[in-house]
Amino acid sequence: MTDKPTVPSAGLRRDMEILELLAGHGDDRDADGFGVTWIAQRLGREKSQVSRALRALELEGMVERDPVTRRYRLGWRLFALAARTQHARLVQVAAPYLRGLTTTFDEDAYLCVLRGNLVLTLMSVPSSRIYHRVWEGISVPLLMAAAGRSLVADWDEQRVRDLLSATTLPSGLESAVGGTEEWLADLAHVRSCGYAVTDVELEDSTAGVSAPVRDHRGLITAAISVSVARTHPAARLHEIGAAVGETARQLSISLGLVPHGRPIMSPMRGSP
Amino acid sequence: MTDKPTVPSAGLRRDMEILELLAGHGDDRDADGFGVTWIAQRLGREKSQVSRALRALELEGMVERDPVTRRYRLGWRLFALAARTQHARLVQVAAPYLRGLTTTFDEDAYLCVLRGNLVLTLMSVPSSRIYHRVWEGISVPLLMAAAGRSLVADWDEQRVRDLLSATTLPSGLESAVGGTEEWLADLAHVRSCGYAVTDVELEDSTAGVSAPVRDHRGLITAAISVSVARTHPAARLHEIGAAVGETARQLSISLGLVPHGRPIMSPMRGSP
DNA sequence: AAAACTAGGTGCAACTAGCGCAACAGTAGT
DNA sequence: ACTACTGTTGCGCTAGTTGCACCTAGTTTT
Repeated sequence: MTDKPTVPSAGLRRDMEILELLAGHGDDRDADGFGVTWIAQRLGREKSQVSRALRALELEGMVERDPVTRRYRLGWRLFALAARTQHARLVQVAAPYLRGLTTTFDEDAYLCVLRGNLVLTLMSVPSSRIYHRVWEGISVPLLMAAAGRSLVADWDEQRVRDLLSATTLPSGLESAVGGTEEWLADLAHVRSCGYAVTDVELEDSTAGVSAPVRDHRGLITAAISVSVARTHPAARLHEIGAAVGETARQLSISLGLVPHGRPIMSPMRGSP
Repeated sequence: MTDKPTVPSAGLRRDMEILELLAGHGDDRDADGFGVTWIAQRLGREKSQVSRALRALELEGMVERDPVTRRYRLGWRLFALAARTQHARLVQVAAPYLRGLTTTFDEDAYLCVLRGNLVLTLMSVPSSRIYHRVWEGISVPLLMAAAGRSLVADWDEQRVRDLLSATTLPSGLESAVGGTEEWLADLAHVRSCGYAVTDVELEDSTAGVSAPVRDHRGLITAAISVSVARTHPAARLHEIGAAVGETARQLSISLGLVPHGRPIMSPMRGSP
């Protein structure tokens, strides 16, 4: 009926919706799982369908059910599979670098990658201060992420312009993100100095400093970002920025980048 | 036809087989992905079917395809979902404890959980020595895992006997695992002293030391294990064992265990 | 360069797996 | 007990998946 009759997606889509729902309640903290009925009406599907799907998913270990509350939550298999991802390797290598930054500055450090126009946080190393929100596995719009500027630093100008004009921002954040020219200047700064400073962030009153991580071909595959409390003077931001840039460079070398500072030649990116 | 006509499992099973195949080539290191045809004949399924399934999986982010080699590998979504698992929280909390052990003894430290009769390694902190194999996401039979004895320490005797008699061991490892009585004695040792020492392990010539991690209810939910080079004297094994036991106890407290010596288990634990 | 080979993708009719309804079975609250 | 739940199951019907054959695109052979 739709437009993809030949792709087996019906069952998978349902399963993914369920998994996303089990994972994604975002900021709620009642992680003790969800019942069949709740999921069903949240998804607008039949109870029976959800019940059977969950049973199948449980059989595969994608979800597991609390034996006493009979509620479902995400299962061990996801963990086992994720550990074999290339991202897992990246996290493994990056972990000591991030921890180094955190211990040096006592600020939260993050490792992020770009997925479409969203920034996915792979790993976070919280500072000693407060119990900070868990960011792993969370995606935020590119424009709103501290690591955003670093992740797109190598994009050609037109693509950046397209992104900025195409994205519609949530309420009253337009001014916070800054204009197109400002963005392009920031990207140039990343390419020349190796780090970016972002002034306005998502919700909390912190600035962000980030730097791109490159693979063996020199392509940006990830970014390190550090949130800095706004109470610091601007000079300190750049001090931290330099450190973050250097850390990202060393991480890149660990990932196979030849440590020769060469001009970034634009690798022709085909499809957006 | 079989016995589960009402559970939607056909598509899911196919997808899981694909994912497992993409994840699970075990010890190969060519992690540059796999092609459609290879997967299809490895699975004994139609090319077209696999092609379409992979496209659907890619659309959901469960797999991703290298744009140049056109090979598939596990995708970012798995990482995002796994980060929201309860296991992710466990790893987050346990990480500093494991790192503490590794830096103290310079031996590999692992965090494992029990899944059925398999021991799944959630996290490994390698020692500084050699590049050690990646164990995260790998399951090994309960009897062969260093953490095995700690994970089943609270099982009642009959259940342990059933397990030992039910399991068939691979070639010539029967003697290595040890007899039933020996196992039961080891479990008693875990309950009284808080750690287990395993002499014979999987492949490498290392002994293992492990200790159970308990949740807020006192139930064993995970285990820490440390592999110890056989060159150490036996006394050192117990020295490390005591440290691992203490670390596991502190981790348990971090997870909400009331740090009170419970009645039946270990009364002789001095206060720190 | 054409032929031969391979890997991956597509169109379509047949068929069966899974949907949805409704009835059923547990469990808790009153 | 009744009432109000949540979760599971039986079964006819339909829509989604299957498998074959064919097709496209890239790579090697002659």
